[in-house]
Formats: sequence, C-alpha cells, structure tokens
Amino acid sequence: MENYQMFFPCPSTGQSSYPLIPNYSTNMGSFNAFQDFQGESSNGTSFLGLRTENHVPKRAEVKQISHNRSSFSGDIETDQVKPGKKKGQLKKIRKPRYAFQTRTQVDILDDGYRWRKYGQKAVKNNKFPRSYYRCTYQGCNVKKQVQRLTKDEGIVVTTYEGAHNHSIEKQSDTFEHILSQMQIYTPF
DNA sequence: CGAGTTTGACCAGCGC
DNA sequence: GCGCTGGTCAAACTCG
Repeated sequence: MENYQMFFPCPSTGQSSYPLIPNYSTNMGSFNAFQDFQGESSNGTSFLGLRTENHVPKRAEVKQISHNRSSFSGDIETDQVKPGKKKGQLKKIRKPRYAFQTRTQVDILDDGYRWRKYGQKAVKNNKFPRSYYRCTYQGCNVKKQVQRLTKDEGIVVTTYEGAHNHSIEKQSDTFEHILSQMQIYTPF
C-alpha cells in the first residue's frame, strides 16, 4: 500500500510531479470520473493500474503488485473492511481505494472537502506516521489516509477510499492550481 | 460550545 | 497459537 506510484510526467517539462486527484471537479460527483481515466487516453497519457475488477488481493499480493510495477496510477483494494472494535458486526466489502502521490511540503492537501482525523499510526519501515481521515459531510463515508514517504520526504501519499456523495464544500486556491494541472491529462 | 485533533487501547487479519 | 501490523474507536484535549 505504501508503494503506489501516481506520478505523471509533465508534457512540457518532463518532470514527474503531477498529482492526480479523484473526484476533484465542480462537476465530478464521484470517483467514477476518476475511474474513467483508466487505460490509455486518446492523447497518449497512460493511466495504468486503475482497475475495477472485484479481485480481492491478499496483503502480500498487494505488495507484489506494487513492487513489480515501475509505474502505475493507483490500485484498488477490495479487502473486507475490519469492523474495528465493535463485535458481532457483519463484515463489509471494502470500497475501492485510489492512491496518488503529491510532491508537497504540506501533509494535508486542501482538496475542498472537510475531513476529520480519526487516527494516526506509526507505520513499519516509515519514520512518518500515517494519518486517517474521514469526510465530515453527513452520510458521506469517504476516508483517506495520508502518509509521507521515508525515502523521499517531499512526497505525500494520499489514499482515498470510497466516493463522495456530495459536491465540494469549498473551492481552495491551492486546489484550483492542482485542478488546472489535472486538466492537462483529462481526455475531454 | 461545537468542531476538530491527539493518543492510547482495542480488534481482526495475516504470516510464521 | 502467537506476535505483528493496520485500522478504528473514543475520551480527553485544543482551538476558534
């Protein structure tokens, strides 16, 4: 999970610092738009690794997928959700996850949604903790994990789980900047 | 005072 | 079976 590769080369500079953010558009109501990116777009931009099949990878399998790919734009984990502390709760299917890396000095990307932090864990082989956030919008179950890489402290890995069922609550300047970058890669 | 953060504890899955 | 690890909970705390 810690090995998602989500960088894309800039068409003009060739530098790889372009984040891809799901569901970030005034008219993107869900991750579906992001899923549309999968495969190869008409302008030659590759969006590898975004898959929607219901394959349920085991933990080791996920690691292997990550290690064997030189680049891919995300992966979907459909693990079963852990019921947490509540006993007797039925297992749920884990929602698809989308990960991307962003080269930034700030840990929290202002993506326009309101997030509530519900946990932080020290992660093996990483000196930076992983933070767990939930969307605070009523009825919206989207979660995200934020983690800075040990190998490259400038890179923040954000993993989204689920799809927002509401629109962006605020449009931030920083996010507009990211959005403007994204549009370079959208096939429409 | 409400919303968000911190943090230790708890739980379940997985590998050995 | 046991220990490790990731994920979640919830009480206490902070902040605006």
